[in-house]
Amino acid sequence: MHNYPEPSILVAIDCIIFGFDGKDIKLLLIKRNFEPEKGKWSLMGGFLDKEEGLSEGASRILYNLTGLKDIYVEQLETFGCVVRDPVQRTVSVVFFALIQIEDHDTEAVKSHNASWISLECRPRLIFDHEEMVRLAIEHLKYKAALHPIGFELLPERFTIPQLQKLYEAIYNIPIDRRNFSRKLLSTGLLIDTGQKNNNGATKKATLYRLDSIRYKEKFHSFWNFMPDSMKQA
Amino acid sequence: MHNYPEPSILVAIDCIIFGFDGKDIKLLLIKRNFEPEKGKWSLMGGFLDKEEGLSEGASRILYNLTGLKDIYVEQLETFGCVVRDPVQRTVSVVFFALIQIEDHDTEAVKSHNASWISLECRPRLIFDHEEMVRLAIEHLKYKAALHPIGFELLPERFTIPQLQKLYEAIYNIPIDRRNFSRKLLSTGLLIDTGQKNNNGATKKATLYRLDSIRYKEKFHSFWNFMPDSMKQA
DNA sequence: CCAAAAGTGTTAGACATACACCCATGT
DNA sequence: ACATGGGTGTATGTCTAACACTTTTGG
Repeated sequence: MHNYPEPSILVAIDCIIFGFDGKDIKLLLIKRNFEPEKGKWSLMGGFLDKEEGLSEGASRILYNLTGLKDIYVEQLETFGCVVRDPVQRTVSVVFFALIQIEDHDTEAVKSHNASWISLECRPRLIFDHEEMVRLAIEHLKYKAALHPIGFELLPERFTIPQLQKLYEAIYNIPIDRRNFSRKLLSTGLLIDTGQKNNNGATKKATLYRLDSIRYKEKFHSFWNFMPDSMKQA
Repeated sequence: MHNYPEPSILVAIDCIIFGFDGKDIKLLLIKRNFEPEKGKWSLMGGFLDKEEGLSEGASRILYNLTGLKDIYVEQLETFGCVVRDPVQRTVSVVFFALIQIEDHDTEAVKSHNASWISLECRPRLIFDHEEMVRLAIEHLKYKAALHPIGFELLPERFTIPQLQKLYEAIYNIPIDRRNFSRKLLSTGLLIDTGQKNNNGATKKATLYRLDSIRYKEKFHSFWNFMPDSMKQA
């Protein structure tokens, strides 16, 4: 009973990669040019290497696809239904990544046949990847309400209206500009860079950057950017 | 690259089981009477069966040890360090369970050489089980602040002071009786059973039970039982 | 009758919301 | 000049924290 059995189950990693283009939350998905399920859409994934840990594996896969290191990655959940992969019993550890969409290596993405797809128009995904994505979206909503992870989706220097648009995209609700701004500045996490952005068609907005030290200290403090009306959902 | 490799990694399950005895939060741990690490303390675990999913596996292991079904179980995180098990590369999916300590099957627990150990006096655990427990405690604190999972650790009928002692044990802080009681009753989740408890040495407290229907509906609403002073930590 | 624990009430302050208003910029 | 979007101010109501007081029970 307590002996070690022969390994018979594969261990895989799948990555859910969120980005924000200033308007919509997008997912980095691949159109598979390999078997199984060739031609269909799926998350980026791979099998766990014998000589790597789970987070190393996730970093490797994310690096291969995006060319990025040091991005925000969290382990989300492990999926292990007996029938989830019809070819071979596989347990998949799902990771959740947030990246700044401008920074990614477009060549690497192209070579993997991947594209940024907005959440609403995403195609049907293979296996249980659809369920993984649903869980990740829930997690994003849940976590962004309490922790300042929203910053991970924006460039280093960003404006408050940008951040607001991000939160509006996550929760799909309008947020009051003035209250949002005040709530945000009161955290003391934003540093005024003194610069203004120039892409806006009207008044230039102040560019802030994150106070990384305080950000790490305060990460576990419970924020609440959701209006109370959403708390019921 | 995209071929299926030979399985070479084992998939295991470990369970962190919390209980509450009215005073302290306790963990159900086993003193191993089998190899490896015979004689040392560890979490209850086992290998994933070829024909079961992850949550089925966790339920099986929990049932074997406690004789209980339908208990509160959540998948916590998967541990996959290359060196975590010295005998054989093993990835372990850790589950988090809350049980009513009075309900468990004492025979089954004894036969597995298991005991309820309070968090403070727990022995050193094997492998990375120590880290798993630390994560689970964090998760308990985090989750209990927002969701009413505290109820899962109490008997079906319980008093508000009991629940308060539970929260005080989780966060290791004193809580104001009056504010706690009002906050709790205002949720509408408690049903007055009309009964009073009799074990108290002084005034008898009202026994409540959970409104299960509302409980399920409201589960995802964000509660906050932690006083604001704790929000910084 | 007293001690100890349960239950109820009250008040001041903090916070969030919902607004109105002013400022800067490109056309 | 004016439309568009960014930034600041303020009042109102709700919620919380910090209190005092009463009630019930066992010894």
